[in-house]
This record gives sequence, C-alpha cells and structure tokens, in this order.
Amino acid sequence: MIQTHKQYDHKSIEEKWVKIWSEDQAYRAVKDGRPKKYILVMFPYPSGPAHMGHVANYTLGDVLARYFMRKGYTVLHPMGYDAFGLPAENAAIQSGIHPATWTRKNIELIRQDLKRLGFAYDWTREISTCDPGYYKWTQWFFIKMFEMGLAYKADAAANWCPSCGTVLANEQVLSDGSCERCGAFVVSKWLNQWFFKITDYAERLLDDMKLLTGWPERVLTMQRNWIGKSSGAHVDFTLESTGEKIRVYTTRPDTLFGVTFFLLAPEHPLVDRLARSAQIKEKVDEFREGLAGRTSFERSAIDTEKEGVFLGDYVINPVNDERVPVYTANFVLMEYGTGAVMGVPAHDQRDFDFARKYGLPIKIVIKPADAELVAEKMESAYEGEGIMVNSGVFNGTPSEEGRNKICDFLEENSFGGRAVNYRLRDWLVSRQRYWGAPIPMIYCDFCGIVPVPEEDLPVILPENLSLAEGGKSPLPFEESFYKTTCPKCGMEAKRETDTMDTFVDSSWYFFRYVSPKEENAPFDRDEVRYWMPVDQYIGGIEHAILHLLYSRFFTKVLYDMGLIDFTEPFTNLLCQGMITKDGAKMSKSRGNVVTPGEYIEKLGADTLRLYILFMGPPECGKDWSDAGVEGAHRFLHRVWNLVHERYIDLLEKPGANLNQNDRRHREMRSLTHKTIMKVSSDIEKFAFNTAVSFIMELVNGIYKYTAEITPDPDVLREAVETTLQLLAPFSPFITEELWQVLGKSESIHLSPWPEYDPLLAKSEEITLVVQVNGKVRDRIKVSADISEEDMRKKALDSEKVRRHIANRQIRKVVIVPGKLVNIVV
RNA sequence: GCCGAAGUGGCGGAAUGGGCAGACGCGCUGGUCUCAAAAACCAGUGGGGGUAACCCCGUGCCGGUUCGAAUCCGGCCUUCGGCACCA
Repeated sequence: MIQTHKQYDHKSIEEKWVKIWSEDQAYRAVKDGRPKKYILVMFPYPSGPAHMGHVANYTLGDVLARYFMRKGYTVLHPMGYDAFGLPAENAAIQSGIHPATWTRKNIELIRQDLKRLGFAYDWTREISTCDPGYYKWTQWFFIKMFEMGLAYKADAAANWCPSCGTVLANEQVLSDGSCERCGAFVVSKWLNQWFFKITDYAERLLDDMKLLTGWPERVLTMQRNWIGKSSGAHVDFTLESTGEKIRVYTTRPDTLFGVTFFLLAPEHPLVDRLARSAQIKEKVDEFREGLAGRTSFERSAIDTEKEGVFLGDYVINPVNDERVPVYTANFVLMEYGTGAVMGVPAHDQRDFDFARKYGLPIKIVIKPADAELVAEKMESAYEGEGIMVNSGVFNGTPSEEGRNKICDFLEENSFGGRAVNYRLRDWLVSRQRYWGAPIPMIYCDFCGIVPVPEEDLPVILPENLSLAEGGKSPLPFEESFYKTTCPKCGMEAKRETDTMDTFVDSSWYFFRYVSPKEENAPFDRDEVRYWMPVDQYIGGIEHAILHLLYSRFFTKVLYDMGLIDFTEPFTNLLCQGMITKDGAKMSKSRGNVVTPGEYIEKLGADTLRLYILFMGPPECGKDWSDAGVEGAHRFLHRVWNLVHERYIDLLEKPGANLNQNDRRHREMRSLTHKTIMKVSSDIEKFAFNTAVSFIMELVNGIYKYTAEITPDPDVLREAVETTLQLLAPFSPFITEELWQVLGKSESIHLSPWPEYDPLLAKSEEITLVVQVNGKVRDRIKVSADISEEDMRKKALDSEKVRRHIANRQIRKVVIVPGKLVNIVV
C-alpha cells in the first residue's frame, strides 16, 4: 500500500490528539506497585491565558513526567490554580467584573492553553485555592496553628502598601522598599495583625538545608541570607535612675569595654518613660514625628544620616561600672535583637558616625596587629580583629578568643550570656482584602479571640458582594458576613474580616493533589505516604525565598502536628530563568509581549515546546527569538518528511544492492544507540537543549545515510522509530501521529523508553589527535581499540607531524589512550 | 559594602575528574530547482595572512601551574542576582 504523501499539518494533528488524550484520561496517576515519581510545577496564578514563562516551566515538567512514565515509574503530575489574589480585585475595580467571575474565566483560558500544549497532567486532580472545598483546609490549618500558639495577633510596625490598601509580609517588600505586587512604596504603620510564628522554626529551616542536596546552591544561599543567623551575646546594662536592667544584643562582646553611649530604638517602650523633662519630651516627640512621615525603606537606608536625642538618663556597663548616656537613635531597629544597642564608636562604623555627630568619646579597646590607633585621628571605625586593650583583666587577649572569654565572664556573673539572633521576622498573614480565604476567627467581648469550630468550616467567602468604596474589601461592611455568635458563650460576636495572604494558600497545595477530593481531612495520609515528598519541583527563581520558605515552614508544622513523617516537601528543585523579549521583561507597557497562543496557532505546540527547551539551559534567562522558533518548526518538518519520504517510500521498494557489511550500516546503528545514551542522560541532567540537539544530529545522520546508500530496512526502522521515541516527550503530538502512521496501535507515550546497547554505542573509528608541543598538527582516523604503542607509531609516522618536529630532539611523548598524542620537542 | 553566579563567533548556546574550542540551531554567503520568488535541498561560514598546501592569533583582562588551560591557581575588570544602618 502506497501512502499518499501528506503535508505536516500541525493544527489538525494537535487538535486530534488533544481530544483523544482528554477522552482517554491518558495520564492519570495510579497508585500501584511501581516506583513513584511526583513531578510538580508551580501552579499558575490565573491572570489570563498562559504566558511564555508558563510554557517554559511546564514543558520542563512535562518532559520529565513523560520520560519517567516511560521508564516504568508511576507518575503524579498534577495541575491547579493559585486563584485568590489582588489582581482579581484590581480587575474588578477597573472593569467592574466580579473577582470570582474574572478568576474563573481566566482559569478556563489557561486550562485551554495547557491542554493545547499537550501537557500530560492528571486532570482528575485539578484544584483551585478559591474553591471552598480547598480553603476549608487552609482555614483548618490556621486554626490548628492558632491552637499550637503558632498563629497570634499582635501590634507591630507593619508594611502598609497604600496602593494595594493592605499590609504585606517582609518577604513581599522588595529591597528598594517597594511592593512586590504593584511597585508602590511601602510605608510603616503600627497595626494589630495576624502573624505566623515562623521565627520559632528559624533554626530548623536553616539546619534542614543540609537535607536539600537537590536544591540549587543559590536558592539555599538566598534563604540562608534571609534567615540571617548571627551569634553573639546578651548583656544587661543597669539603668541609673531606676536600677532596672536593659538588655542589649551584640555580636562583638569583645568590645564591651569600649561602650561610651547607649541607644534605644525610637519605638522602644522605655523611651517615653525616660523622657521625663518637658524639654526632652518635646525633642523626642519632634524626633519621632520626623521619622513617621518616611517610608520604612528610607529610614533604614544606609546613607540616611544618623540622628538621635539624649534622653537625660544613664546606664551602667556591668563589666567596668562605667556610666554612659542613653540616647534614642533613628538607626536602631525595634524589630531586631532587643531594640537596645550598646554604642562602641571605635569598633563599629555606625556608632562612630553617631559619636562624631554628637561629640561622644571614642574609646579604643581592640588594637590591630599592624597599626596604632589614635582616637582623635581615626577617620572610620576599626572593625577588624586584634588584641584587646583598655579591657581590664582581658588586656592582651586576641579578640576572637576574647569573645568567648567575655561570654564566660557574663555568664559567671549573671550579666548576660551567649545569644543567637535571626534576621527573619514572623510572617504577617492578614490582609485587608476581599478575594482571599477568610481568617476563621471570632471576636467575642467576653471570651476574646475564639476560633471557628471545625464543624462550621469553611467560613464561606460570600461571592455575591461587590467591592466597597475605593476598592476596599466589602467584608467589614457586610453584616451578614461579620455578625455571628460566640461559639463558646453564645453571645453576639464579630467575625474577623481580614483574609489570608495568598502565600498561605500555596504553602500546602502540593499535599492536596494526592487526594484532592478528600472531604474529612486536608489529605489522605496513606496517599501522602505513597506520593510525597515531591521528587522534582520546578518553578521560577522569583520564589526562592517567598513560596519556598513558607512551604518548608508549613511542612515542618505539619510534621509537628503528627500528620506527616518527613520535614522537607521538595527533594529536588529546579529554578528556571525568566523568558525575555529583546532583553527586557515582557510587559504590556513595553509592548513586547509574545503569547504562546499565537505560536500554537501558527507553528504548533510541538514547535513551541521544542524551541523553548532548545533555547538554552533551563536555569538561565532566555531571550525570545522569532527566527529561532522557525528553526524548530523546520526541524519538525524534516522529521515528518523523513518518515514519509525516506522511510515509508524506501520500505515500499526494498532491496537493490543491499550490502549488509558496509560500514555505513554499522555507523547508522552506532549513531542510533549513541543518541539514546546521550538523550537519556541529558534528560536526567536537565540538559534539554543538548538532548534536542542530539536528536537533530540523529535526524541529520539518517538523512545522510539514506542519501548515501540504499538503507538496510532493519537499521532504518530502528533509527526512525528511535528518533520518534526520543522526541516524544519534547513534541508529543507529531510523534504520536507519526507513530500511528507507522502502524503502531498503542500510544508512543506508553511505549517503553528505548534501551541502548553499550557495544553498539561505541564508535568503531576514532579520530586520533596528534599535537606537537601542545598544538594540533594532524588528525588521523584509527580503529577505536588502537593500542598505545600503535598510537605512538601512527603519530610519529605522520608526514605533517614530522615536518613540525623537523630535526629537533623528541623529549617526551604524552599519550592519552584512545584520544590524543602530544609530542614534546 | 557583603555574599553568590556568570563573561566563549554576527546571535542563542556546545565542550569543565585539563586533552580536537565553537556541537546543534539561528543568521549570513554561494549553488541546485524555478520564468521569477518562497519553500526545500547541497556547500561554506571565529579573526588575520597566503594562489595553494598551509601558517599565525583566538574563550573578559594580567600573571602562574602544566607536555597541554575556556576548564586549575592568584590578582583585576564587567554584568546579573540576593542581602544591606540586623548591632
């Protein structure tokens, strides 16, 4: 039967298989006896159709999932939507569409794109965080954490985004002081808010990083930085006027004898009590007013001038009974350490600046090895190591050693002792927004804060409300929502009207996938035991701290609750770089947005997937090129034509002058097997770009083979079928179609991954490189199993080499077996 | 300022337990086909020199180790990312 030569029509092929795979529920995760792989990609925020970042991210996951399916694993590869969040409310403000409507419409759009892209998801496990069946359990976790003392309400200086009209967690403020979401500058506001006590887990979050051997080093470094552990000492100073102790934290106890003043954060509760005289009180108020107007970023900027006010009181340094003045100063932070700092101007640059400004004494207590310090002549603080001086019995002690000795001394005399501090702050989780999971708490005038009883969950977010004036949340104005009765005493009470940070929703979603329809628990524990932890997590580097730190924290809390028996959720992590266009982030305002939809339409999902992987290593940023994507399309055409023109046609008219022993048949087989070997190992290394290039080389090789010689049918069949099988995870549609053209009855995606024969994968011939003094002078084709002696002989026999040696004396011959000979003269 | 990553053709990128620099693709040039073009196919393509065989230079810069360095070591420069008044 002669096939009519059909043109490669990506559109009809892809539509056909999307339908078939969908009807077959082809990629359901089945819990069976086989080894499992849980391949997870960070679920999208549904803000519209899929964008290129999604394609890149999800294609990586899809290639791995399909690869492991064919390697005999049972694979969990799910998809869902991070569906609560501010953009939905912004859309409502701008166009009047309800956040729920907007979100569900976008889920529909992105789902359609994901299906068109051919991702092998188990669609029966689809979840959405705005679904009451999901957020019921988000609320349940909140209550459990409240019961464990890990969720608490407190007054604190919070990051307030004026444009979003809500508070933000520290992690959601960028280093320039702007809002991670909208870019507006964040201000500091003193507010009563809900927090998760992530600081209780600081040490474990840090310590368990040693388990994360499958994580990129840069992500671990960023988290380590963020947690910011430091070791030092607590020292209790005595307030002269009242005799009470004020504790400071320092990383340099060795400089304790150099204290010449004492500082309190402006928010420190002691400041008001100390500022007794009217004159001082006035100055302090004025000083605080000056700070209040500024953004928190401005206040903590390194180049902001150091300022302070003397509070009229003194403290006594416990180690030498020296009396030093107490100031409040703008650069002292209430949130870090104890909110009180000892001033050692000789050995701390900030204290030095402050001392110079207010004419405070500078006392040298560390002497550098190679210089003499004179207080009056110093231009900056000496922060390095040295020998302790002016420090009583500690004189002559090296500073590193001194730190320890002072700590011992403090502990022996109950003046303080060793202490550890973290930069990490508690996670502020309440948001004054509508489109989020309601915090399941009730305020009762008699009983205080009472959690919603478990059986009353979920606290349903009413979806029939529209945003209040100025885009504000309608919940505080909606009596039918907030009016309730106290579960304890039955009296009239008021619900919490704040919702949760959406990062809470996404901190446990990977648990929900294992049993998405479970109604009596957040997840089925047997299913978790089988599928978790996630074997491979894939997502953008922008979540290096945020989502990944929160998820690690949640997992540890779940462990402490006794729900799971592991402490880290993601065994291996792959962080992909950003896709840019013309070197810049794609954005509507720049007008440089390219959307997957247009390319799926024009060139096909297979082409798009192939190109986006071929562009470069996954972890690097990639710049989109229209010319490049055409090249990928051209390659798929070549594959299509290979099957139709070179394979089917030639098989139809077999056999003239078949010379089985011709070297070229063996070379073809060798190339086929070599390609299996390289593509397999490259996929496991995430080197998808080179995996694709090896498949391209195989295709080029087959073209050459069929052009040069009448192919052997078995050799050609092996080569062509292997090509399709290796290409299948990358471009699932065209390979499935061609597989069918070849008369296969089962899906190519269910066929076992090809195995290679190591003997065949080895070349018969190698190119021997011959160098003279390290410079390549000749290349000789030799048999692969050549002996070292023959290598030397061949090299020395070479005409070109002889010319370069001329009549100089050969001093040495270096031989690298099977590769290279270097002749040194 | 501190920490981390990276600098390779016109472009995206290959090659690091030291051993052929530039795989694969894009772009470009020439050719075949065509009335012509597109597509497709074939050939070429780091720079310089030479009619040629060939020769010299070349992986951010300067040194070093080595028979041999994109790869290792020391010092610089640049870019990107993170942290940054955290006591």
